Amino acid sequence: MIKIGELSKVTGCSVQTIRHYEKEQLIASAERSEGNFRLYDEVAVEQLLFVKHCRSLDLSLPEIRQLLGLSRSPGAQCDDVNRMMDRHIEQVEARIQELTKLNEQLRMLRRSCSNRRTVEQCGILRNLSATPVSSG
Amino acid sequence: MIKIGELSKVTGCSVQTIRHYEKEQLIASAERSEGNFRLYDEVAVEQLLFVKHCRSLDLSLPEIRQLLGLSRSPGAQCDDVNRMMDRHIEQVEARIQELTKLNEQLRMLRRSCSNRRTVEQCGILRNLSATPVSSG
DNA sequence: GATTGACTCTATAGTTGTTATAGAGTTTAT
DNA sequence: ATAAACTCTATAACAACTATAGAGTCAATC
Repeated sequence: MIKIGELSKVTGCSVQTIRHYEKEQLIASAERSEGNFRLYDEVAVEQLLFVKHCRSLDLSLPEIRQLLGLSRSPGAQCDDVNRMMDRHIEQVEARIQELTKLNEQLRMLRRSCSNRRTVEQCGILRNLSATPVSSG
Repeated sequence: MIKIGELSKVTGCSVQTIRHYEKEQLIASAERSEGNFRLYDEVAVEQLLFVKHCRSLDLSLPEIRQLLGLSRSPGAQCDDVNRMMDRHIEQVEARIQELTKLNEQLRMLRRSCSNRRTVEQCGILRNLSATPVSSG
């Protein structure tokens, strides 16, 4: 059994984050020592790594909670899991599109000013004052 | 002179957001009517649209404040504006790269499960339990 | 003149996923 | 006994809003 500091080292999650996940029910409530310290075993390490992996894929805490719920009802069809993943993938792709558009606009704006002018002539500031392109 | 509700309609910023921008010093403090209502003129509309345009380019409120400061000191070189834009563009591109990688991982994960299995056999859940790929 | 409805005011809390802090208690080593 | 390193809970901060409560203002109608 290890304490929270060691779990933090092993998993790469900060101590506060681990406590936060416990409060949010993403990992099981830890056993406590006599002195009220949280104690973890190998299973807890695996659970936390699962959550961490999900977070690295930008799944939200409620989404992760849902996945955990599904994985605990083994008879369920995994259509639900797939639906969530599909929705998530859509969101990520939409965000990539947004940012790509944004990037083009930023680069265009940046080209409108070459250095060594005073801001009075600065094309960037002038363009920012103009009415923005339709926000997509 | 128009009141905040009208300014909101004209600019597409919510009333609360306008008040928020005022508190954060992104727009000038509005004049007040006898009854303490904020009053705005054409200049205020332009200022708010400038801020809105910057926000649509994902510039942070502090960044916008900095731009406003620069635009108010007309003798200054616009190198500073350019530096900020360059940094911002870098950030956006880094984020695009991150999300693109993420998207690949999600799609790979998604392929690991075809529908109509029970979650016991679900490739997605199985893969999420495995040690994650190095987090970029 | 009183009331209604639409608007505005301030101040405060909620959102998301952490991170940081304060103030206290516990363990381990010296 | 004491210090260092750890842990505990509870609370606030971050960003950029959004939402709410409770009160005040204004124009129009009865």
